[in-house]
Amino acid sequence: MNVKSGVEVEKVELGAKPRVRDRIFETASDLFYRHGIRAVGVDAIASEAGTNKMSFYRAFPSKDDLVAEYLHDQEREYFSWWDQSIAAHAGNPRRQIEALFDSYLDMARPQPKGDCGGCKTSRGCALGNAAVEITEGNELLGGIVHEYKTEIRRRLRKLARDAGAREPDTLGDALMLLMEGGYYSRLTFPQNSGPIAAITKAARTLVDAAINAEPRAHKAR
Amino acid sequence: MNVKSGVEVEKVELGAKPRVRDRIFETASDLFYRHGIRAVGVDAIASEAGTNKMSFYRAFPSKDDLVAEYLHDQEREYFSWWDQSIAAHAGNPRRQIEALFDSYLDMARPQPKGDCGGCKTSRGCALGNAAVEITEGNELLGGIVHEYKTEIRRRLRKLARDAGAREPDTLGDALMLLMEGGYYSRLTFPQNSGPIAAITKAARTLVDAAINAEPRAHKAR
DNA sequence: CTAATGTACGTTACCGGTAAGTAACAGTTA
DNA sequence: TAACTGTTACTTACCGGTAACGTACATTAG
Repeated sequence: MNVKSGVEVEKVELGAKPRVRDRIFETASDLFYRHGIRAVGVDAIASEAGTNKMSFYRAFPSKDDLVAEYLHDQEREYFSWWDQSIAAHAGNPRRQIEALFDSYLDMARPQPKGDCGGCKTSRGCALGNAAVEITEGNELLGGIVHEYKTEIRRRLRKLARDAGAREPDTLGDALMLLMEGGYYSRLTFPQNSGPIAAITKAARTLVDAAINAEPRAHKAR
Repeated sequence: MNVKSGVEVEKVELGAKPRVRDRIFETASDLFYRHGIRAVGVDAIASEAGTNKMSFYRAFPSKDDLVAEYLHDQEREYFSWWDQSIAAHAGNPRRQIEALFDSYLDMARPQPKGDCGGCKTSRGCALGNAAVEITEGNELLGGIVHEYKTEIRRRLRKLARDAGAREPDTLGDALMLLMEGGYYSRLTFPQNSGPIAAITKAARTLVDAAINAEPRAHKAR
C-alpha cells in the first residue's frame, strides 16, 4: 500500500494539476456517488480523470481497494461534518442534537470540492448506498459500512444520554432512524422535496418527549 | 409411451411443478431481493430456476421487463400487507398507525412463499434498494419506485389527518422517515438488531405529540 | 389407431459489448 | 539515470440477447 506522507499538500484548485492518483480518486468518488459503485468501471474513471486504465492500476491495486478508500474517505468527511455541526454547542448535548438536524437539511452530501456544483440531486448516504450494492461475500466493504453505522448509532445514543433522556438508547435509535430515512428517501425524492422536510420538527419532538418528564406547557421551539 | 410411466414426477409437494415463467419469476424475485438487481444475471436466474436462458427470453421480452414486473409485484404485496395490518382497526386511524408499526417489526419482507425460510437477513425495502441501483437514465424503473413511495407518503399523511394531527403532513412525513430508516438500517444491521428496535416507541411518541394538545398524564400503553 | 399439428421447453452455439486486470513499449521530466 | 506517465494491445470473463435446432406431449382429424 502506498502511503503518502505529505498530506498537507491539499491545494488542488490552483493551476498545477494534481497527481494522477488524486485525480483518479476525486473522479472516482464523484462517479461512485452519482451513479453507484457497480455502475462505474475503471475505464470510465480513468478516462474521466484524463488518464487511462494503466495509470489507474499503477495507483491502485484493484478497484475494490479504491472503493474501500472511497468509503473510508466518505466516512471521514461525514464525521468531520458531524463534529463541525456540534462544535458550536459544546457542553449542551440537547442543542447539539438540534444543530445536527438543522444542518442535516443543508448538507446535500460531503462534497470533495466543498461545493455541491454539478450534484443536482443528492443521492443519500454514500456508505448506505454502498451497502445495497455490496454483495454478501464482500466482508471488507461490508465491514466498513457496518463500523460506520455503528459509530453513528453510538454517537447518537451518547448524545441522548448526555442530554438526559429517559431512555437514551431508544431516543438515539429513533434519531438514527430519522437520519437513515432521510438519506433513503432522498434517493427517490430529489433534494428536500420528500418527507425529509419534516426531519427537524420530528427530531425536536422526539427529543422533547424523551427529556422533559413533564412536557413544556406549550410548544417551546 | 414407455414402460417407465410409473415414475412419479412430482418432486414438489403441491402438485405439478409450475410453469417455467412462474418458476423464473419466483426465482428472480428471490435473487433480486437477496443479491440486488444488477448483481443477478439472466443466466443465473434461469439455471437457478432449473431452466435455461432461452426459456427466459421466451417468457420475458427483456431483463428490464422482468425487473419492472418484480417491482410491481413487490409493491402489490407491500400494500397488501399494509391493508391487512390496518384492517382490524378500521375507523380508528390512530390505532391503525400503531398497528402498522407494530407489525413492521414482524414483517421481514413480503415473501413469495409465505415463509421467510432461507432469508436470514432481511434486506430492507425491495423498491428502495432498487432506487440505489437504477441508473439515472431509466425512467421506467425509476418511475415505479417514485410512484410507490409517493403512495406510501400519501397514505401516511392521510392517516395522520384522519387521526386529527395538528400538522398532518408533518406527522405523516415523520412517520415515513421512521419507516424508510428502518428499511435502510436493516441493510447493515441484520434482522432487528439495529436502531429499528426503537421504531414502535418512536412512532407512538410522534403520534402522541401531534395529536394530544395536552399529552396524556403518564405513559399510556 | 394413426398421423399431423401446435405448444412448451431444452440444448448448443453464437453475437456484440463491456468488465477487470496485465504486458510491453515509448515519451516526459527531474 | 530513474521515476512517472501515456498508449496500444491483449487476456479472461461475464453480460444481455438471439438463432437454429431438437424433444416431449397434448390435441385433433382422418
